[in-house]
Amino acid sequence: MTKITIKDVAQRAGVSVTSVSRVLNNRGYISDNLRSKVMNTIEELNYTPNEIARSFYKNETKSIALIIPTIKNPFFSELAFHIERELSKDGYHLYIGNSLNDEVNEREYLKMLKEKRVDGMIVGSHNIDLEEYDEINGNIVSVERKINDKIPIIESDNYLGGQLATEALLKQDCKKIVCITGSKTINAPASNRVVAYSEVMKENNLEEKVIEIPFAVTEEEKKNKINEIFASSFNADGIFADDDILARYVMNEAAKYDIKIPEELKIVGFDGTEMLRNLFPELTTVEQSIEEMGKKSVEVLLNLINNKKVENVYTLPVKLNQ
Amino acid sequence: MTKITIKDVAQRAGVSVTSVSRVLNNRGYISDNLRSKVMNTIEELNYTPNEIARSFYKNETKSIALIIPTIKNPFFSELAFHIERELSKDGYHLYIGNSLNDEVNEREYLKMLKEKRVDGMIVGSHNIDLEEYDEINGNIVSVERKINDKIPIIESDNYLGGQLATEALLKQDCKKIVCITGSKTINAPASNRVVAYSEVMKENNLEEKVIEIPFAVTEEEKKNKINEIFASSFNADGIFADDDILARYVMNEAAKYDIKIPEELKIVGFDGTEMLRNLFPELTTVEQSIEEMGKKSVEVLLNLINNKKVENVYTLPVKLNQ
DNA sequence: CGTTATATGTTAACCGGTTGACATATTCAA
DNA sequence: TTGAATATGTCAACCGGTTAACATATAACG
Repeated sequence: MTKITIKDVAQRAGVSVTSVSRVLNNRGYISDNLRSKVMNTIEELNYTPNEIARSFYKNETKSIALIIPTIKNPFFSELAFHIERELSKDGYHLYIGNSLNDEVNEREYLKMLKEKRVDGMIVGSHNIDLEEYDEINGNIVSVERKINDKIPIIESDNYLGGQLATEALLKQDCKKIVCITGSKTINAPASNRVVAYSEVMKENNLEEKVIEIPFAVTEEEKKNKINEIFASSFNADGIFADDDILARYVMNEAAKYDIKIPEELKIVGFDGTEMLRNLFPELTTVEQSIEEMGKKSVEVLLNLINNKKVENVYTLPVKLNQ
Repeated sequence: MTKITIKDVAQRAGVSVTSVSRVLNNRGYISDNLRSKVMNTIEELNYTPNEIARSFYKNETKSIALIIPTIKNPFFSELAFHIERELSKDGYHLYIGNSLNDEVNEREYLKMLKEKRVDGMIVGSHNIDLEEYDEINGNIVSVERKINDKIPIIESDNYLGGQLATEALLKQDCKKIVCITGSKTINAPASNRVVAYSEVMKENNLEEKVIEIPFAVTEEEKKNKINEIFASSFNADGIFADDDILARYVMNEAAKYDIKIPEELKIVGFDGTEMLRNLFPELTTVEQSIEEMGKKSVEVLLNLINNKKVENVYTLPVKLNQ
């Protein structure tokens, strides 16, 4: 209960504080004898170095923060998983913040970057004015979000993904293909999925129909929006949803209109999270390598922290899963 | 880039360091004039207090750690979400650790509790010898895990859940009901779901069949285990899966045997995560109040931190969703 | 007018580990 | 035997806030 400090260890082991510190940090000359004496005492006293004191002096916390819209979404929870596992290999620990696409929250988390002195941040969400990021001089990498020229971005080959998805539908003789997408902001590389869709459709002289469903609206609203597709006279025979969850909603809503899948309606999703692949092995989807995205984010961030050169953009492969 | 400290602020504002500290902490007498002078200077210099220095002195980090098997699982990601959102209201930040049900990892995270001096920990996973927890004198609460008598536990009314699920199947005239469960360790309150199943089955003089599928095995193995149910001669007409994901796997495997759902096979799941409810509105499930579990965990943990009285066990309601 | 409340400053200790500078002693190799 | 390598100790500054103690000055109040 009473706090054991390095002094207590030194005293008890009959050595100097400096020696204990040297053992703990593996610096200078230490004999095996001294080392084991110190280690035994540490064990005996159940001493745990105060990492806060160390962080304070070293000005380094071995903590990273991850800001995402919500960990509830499987894409982000899997991304978070891989990031955490990867960071832990280097002794880093991970803070998680759910911005909920709310700028107040996001600003709050950025404040933390500075206050809690995290060594770096991985951002998969942005809603505050991008200029605010310009002022930040910490180490940041961004996942699937273009923030500014200084912050490296890890993204999937979204254009290729959109192309693969659309072509897969065409190959199955779809003519009336609807593309369901999140907000088409310029800063989200995901918008390239729609760009690809549009270009492929144009090449084939087919009518485009893009439905925008912002990530931040309620699930109920998403379902309603999708329902409207079938309530309309468009008569879709193919749907490219840029998220597997939306793809599943499409299946559910289509069922309400007794539309047979895949006979009357083909669906292609996006993301290919482990969760959704396990739940719906039958869903055709464009799979992002979430694990690679997580690992790459960590790699780049650690490079930034260690003052190594990094690229501006890292584009990772996607593949069609059917 | 150069670090701005409280001294710089004091100097620039032409006041004492103590005064700046008083403004920042709202202690003692401060005039509006002084306050605004300080605030303006802080703004001007873009000063951010070093929270590490403060934590160091105060011996309090405003950080909490959450240890779970894996954030990839929707139950845990939703739990984490609610815990984080709730903690943030009180200015706490959340570390997340994926133990993967591995004792090495779990021990690692516990070490962090001590080293990084987190103010508390929420544990939804345990694999290391329970005695190890006895040595820990930090603030810990446990979710759905009985650790020891000192650590408060937040759990669902698992027994009721098992009862509701089994009875729902009986009401649909099922006679051959299989119960699929995770490891039946005594320390997991979830095992009471199986206890309830058994008792209800006994009361109705029906044959029990319990299949154990440990949480930690691969998804492929889980699917295979489920497949075996249908490959066997048991002829199940009802399945109580103590996890909605398993319930979905049951549907997928049953489909391979052309078993019609719900005509030939009724299924009841467990958890009722937002994710699964949205993906399968048609799945009957026992819904845990994950949000309440998260909020209660935080409430109890903060009470521990603030030396308030807490109960040993908090049992939260469940409801059948069909 | 004296007392009290308000307002600010000065100073220094403290939180716990790290590190550089320097001293000293032993061991070992050339 | 002498210089280098090894081994350990002493001492004190430092990281950046917080806080208690004490001094001082002005404003407010009865």
